[in-house]
Amino acid sequence: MATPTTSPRLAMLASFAEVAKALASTQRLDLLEMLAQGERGVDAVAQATGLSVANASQHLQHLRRAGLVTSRRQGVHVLYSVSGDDVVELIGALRRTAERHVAEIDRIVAGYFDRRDDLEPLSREELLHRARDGLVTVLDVRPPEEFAAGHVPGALNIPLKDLKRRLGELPQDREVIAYCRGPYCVLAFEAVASLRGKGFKARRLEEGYPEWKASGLPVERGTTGT
Amino acid sequence: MATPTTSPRLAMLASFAEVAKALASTQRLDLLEMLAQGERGVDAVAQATGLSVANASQHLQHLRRAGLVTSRRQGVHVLYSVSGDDVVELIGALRRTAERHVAEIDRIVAGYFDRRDDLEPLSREELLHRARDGLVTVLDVRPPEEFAAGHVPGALNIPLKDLKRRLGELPQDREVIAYCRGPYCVLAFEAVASLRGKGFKARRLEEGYPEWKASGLPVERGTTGT
DNA sequence: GAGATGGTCAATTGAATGCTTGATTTACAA
DNA sequence: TTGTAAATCAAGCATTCAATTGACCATCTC
Repeated sequence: MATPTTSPRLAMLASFAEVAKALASTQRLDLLEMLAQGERGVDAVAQATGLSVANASQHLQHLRRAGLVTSRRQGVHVLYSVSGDDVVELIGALRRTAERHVAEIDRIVAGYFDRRDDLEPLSREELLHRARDGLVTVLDVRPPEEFAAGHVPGALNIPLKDLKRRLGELPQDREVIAYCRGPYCVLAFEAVASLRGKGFKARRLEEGYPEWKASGLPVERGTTGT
Repeated sequence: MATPTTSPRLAMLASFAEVAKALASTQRLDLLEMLAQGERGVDAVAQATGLSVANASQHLQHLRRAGLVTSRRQGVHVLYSVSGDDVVELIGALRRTAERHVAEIDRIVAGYFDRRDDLEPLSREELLHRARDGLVTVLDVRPPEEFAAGHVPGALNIPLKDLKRRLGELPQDREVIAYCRGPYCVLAFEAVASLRGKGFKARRLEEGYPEWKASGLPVERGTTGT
């Protein structure tokens, strides 16, 4: 008597569950994070994730049915991309809850990322201030294609694998702030470690490019610097 | 070569997927929304949702394994509750993304909630200001047990089914702001409709009690007013 | 057109889920 | 102790889901 369990409410919940189902797969989360870097073709994401093309295609369609990605045809390619900043935010909320409550994650982080001796990473707001005052060099260590698809304004692009070779491009008197694909992308971790080994003052940006973009901060495109 | 697909990263994504899986069920979302109102026993939620006790128990354990709820034993009862405000935020993010991208939802909302001729609902911040200035009466139309478990400070509790009978308790010169369990809870919708029919000036709070609490605003407990 | 490339579709397999039923554990009360 | 209510566990069945395979479209180039 006290609870008028309405059917339309359950219908709404069912719709929410559909979206959650789309997120409930390691592979699809992998695809989503990749698409959060920028628009990609099926073949490209299949190769990058190690999935078969057919399998990747089906996962992408699953994501599209849930409204998390959109696709457009360009010639012979079908390009997928995340359907909005809210999707990146949703994944962020998922990540934060998982971090807070899943013990397994602490184990992985402690064992691999070894954050303990990492200086506090910089937040987006802090980076904005310091970059505006010319106090830091912003370094994007992702591959050039991803850099070209969008990056933090004024960032210098040196992919991690070229870093040792191109150290000369970095001014030595300013702190270097490195970022890559997201909070668990190892590229920036390794870049910071490598730079410190060479005597640079270096820190990580707390999160990656997708989060920067999703939070509404300005981005720059093109200017492939390799 | 360009993509060092690290195994620990996939392990993290697998953990995220586990959390998403826990959300990927209409029944579990229903349970979660109920627990977001306050602590409950297995039997209580089973009855309220129409699930069998064994089934509810298993769903609750699934949620607990994912870290979304916690449980404690009190005598012969096992009480479950959501494990943190971030869980409510996660569900909110899920809801917003679904609203924005799933066509099905527009259909349900348009057909049932009939929001079109609903005055703009009030946001939490607006309500805070107006309540502070004594401009509005805050009305909680949930059942007294849920009210007792926590409510907006200063709110008056009149369950929807008693509303007609107890209209006299509401001052007629001030606008009434009604809220209930969440953005898609019908109780507040119906209360507002009913109140307007009786000549009151009435509006809905945009969201419900769990969102109020999760956003860090003050809450009041006890004071069961029936 | 013919051929080639990029994606999708459809059918199949094995694994994982959801719900039911009945047995079992736990805490309390007589 | 014995009994009882609350919750969990375990087994079983039907459904759904993920990945593979091979066939099938769509678009561009020649």
